[in-house]
Amino acid sequence: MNQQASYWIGALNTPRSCLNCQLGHLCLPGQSTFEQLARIEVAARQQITYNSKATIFSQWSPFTSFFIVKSGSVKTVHVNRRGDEKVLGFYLPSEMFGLEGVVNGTYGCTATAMERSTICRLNFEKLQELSCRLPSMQQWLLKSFSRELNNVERMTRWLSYSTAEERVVGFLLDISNRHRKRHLIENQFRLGMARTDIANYLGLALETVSRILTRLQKENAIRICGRHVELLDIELLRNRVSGENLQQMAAGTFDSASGQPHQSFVQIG
Amino acid sequence: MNQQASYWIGALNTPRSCLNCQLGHLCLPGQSTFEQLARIEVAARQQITYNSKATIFSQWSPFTSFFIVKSGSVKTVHVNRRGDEKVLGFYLPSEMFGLEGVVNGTYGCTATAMERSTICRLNFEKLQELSCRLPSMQQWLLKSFSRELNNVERMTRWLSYSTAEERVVGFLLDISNRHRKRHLIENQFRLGMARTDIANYLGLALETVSRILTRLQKENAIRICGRHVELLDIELLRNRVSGENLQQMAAGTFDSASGQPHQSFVQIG
DNA sequence: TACTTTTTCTGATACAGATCAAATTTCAAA
DNA sequence: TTTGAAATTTGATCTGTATCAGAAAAAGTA
Repeated sequence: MNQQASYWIGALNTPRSCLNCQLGHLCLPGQSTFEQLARIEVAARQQITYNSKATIFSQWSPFTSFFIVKSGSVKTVHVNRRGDEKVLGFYLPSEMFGLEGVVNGTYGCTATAMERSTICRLNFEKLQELSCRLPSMQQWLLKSFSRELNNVERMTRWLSYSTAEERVVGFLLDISNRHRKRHLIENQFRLGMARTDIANYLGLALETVSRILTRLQKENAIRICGRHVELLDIELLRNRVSGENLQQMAAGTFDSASGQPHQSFVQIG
Repeated sequence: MNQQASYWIGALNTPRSCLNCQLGHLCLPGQSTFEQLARIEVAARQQITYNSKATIFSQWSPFTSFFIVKSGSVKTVHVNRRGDEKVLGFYLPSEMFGLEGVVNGTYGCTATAMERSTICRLNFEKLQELSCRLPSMQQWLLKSFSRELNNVERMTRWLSYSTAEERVVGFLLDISNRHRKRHLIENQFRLGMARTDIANYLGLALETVSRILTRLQKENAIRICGRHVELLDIELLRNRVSGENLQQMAAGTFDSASGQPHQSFVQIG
């Protein structure tokens, strides 16, 4: 092992480093070499823990960084002139948020922790500097934007075709898929958000969401107890939402850019 | 003038070059130097004229480039599994489309010319190579993505709050603003698209769109004759859509990244 | 010019989902 | 444990917009 490589290993040898993160290759670029990853981490990354309901960034405040959820969960909310609040997305571990801030130099929404959460903060300017030297980094950045664009467009289409039931079922399946991506149990999970937030996010009245959930329970498609959800008949649920590619519906969805595993770790270590 | 600069001027001295484009600084990065602009143009740009209803790119086909409208107009349409078509956006001169293709390497929608249109095609790979050497170029690319992200998110919010009338009025005001940005008459224009497309885009039935347009005419807010529209009382219209920042509602909206004028032309020439 | 075909408009009706109202459950704080 | 506020459920009613149906106008086409 050469001298430089050992330097970077030293820098990464901490319990909170990306190398030791359980999320593995789910967030940073798939084919990064050991050194690239270390550079990103040392130069641009910061890890912060927020209490439930704490604000991570506020709408209109200056954009400096974007964020990836390490543990916990986050919601983003936009407030318009009239004062109406609109929930834009829910973010689970490995998912990225805050990208919309780049253009105007200010965040386009407010991000709040829905429970005690640890968040990785990535300084945009430094990352941009780095990416001039690391083409795969640049590619990753651009892809992240494009992915987010696709997610939001999918959400837009979704909101414009679908019925209330399709939206609620789609929402549940989406959350389920995002759990599976992290190798967690996919048919049993806790919703971090209130019915109001779900309703707002889906563009429905909260009473409608509640009614649909109880109806699904009566049909033995799900079991719901407060915020704890169990999907009893995923096939039945899937059949209710035919049309869109629901495997990855929501704005928050984020999967590895390249799809390639983090093999370089094995090769170097 | 040094030798290199004169080389680039030679390369740009054609009637179709960016230098002689009436759109001026509305599309490419604001602070580009003469040389940067020339490099982009020579390496990555191509200009193509399409007949009405011609396909510019198709959903699922391999992503190679993104596009900017030079003259005419374009619509993008997404088709889902069920076969439902959804109009994603309308694009006017200076506006950019096709960005969503980067992630998957395939276009996420089909783009069609709504009339005989001239389109600039920008090769993404070459642009990306260039941007490693030109930081302002990279910045511009990232900003373009982020802007598009904001536009689509705005559209999503828009579709989820607003009533049918707000959507139609918002749509008219948006088109009007996009005309003003290009220093064209803002209260009188021709819609390039059919009522069906407007309705689909706004998530409404075409009958609803038609009814609202005739109602607005009876109230003397607009005059509408086929596809020719005249906005008679912009103030009245604006008051109907309070809430969102309607100055830039639609997905197609695209304005200059930096806001700074193209001064470098003056300095060199 | 007449003759399709497509687009747009208008009216009548139906219904999904919003809104209003109130009961019930959950949860945190005293 | 009590108490109060917030979240959730359930019921009754209302309404905006979709849908169905057909007429009128516009745009192609022969």
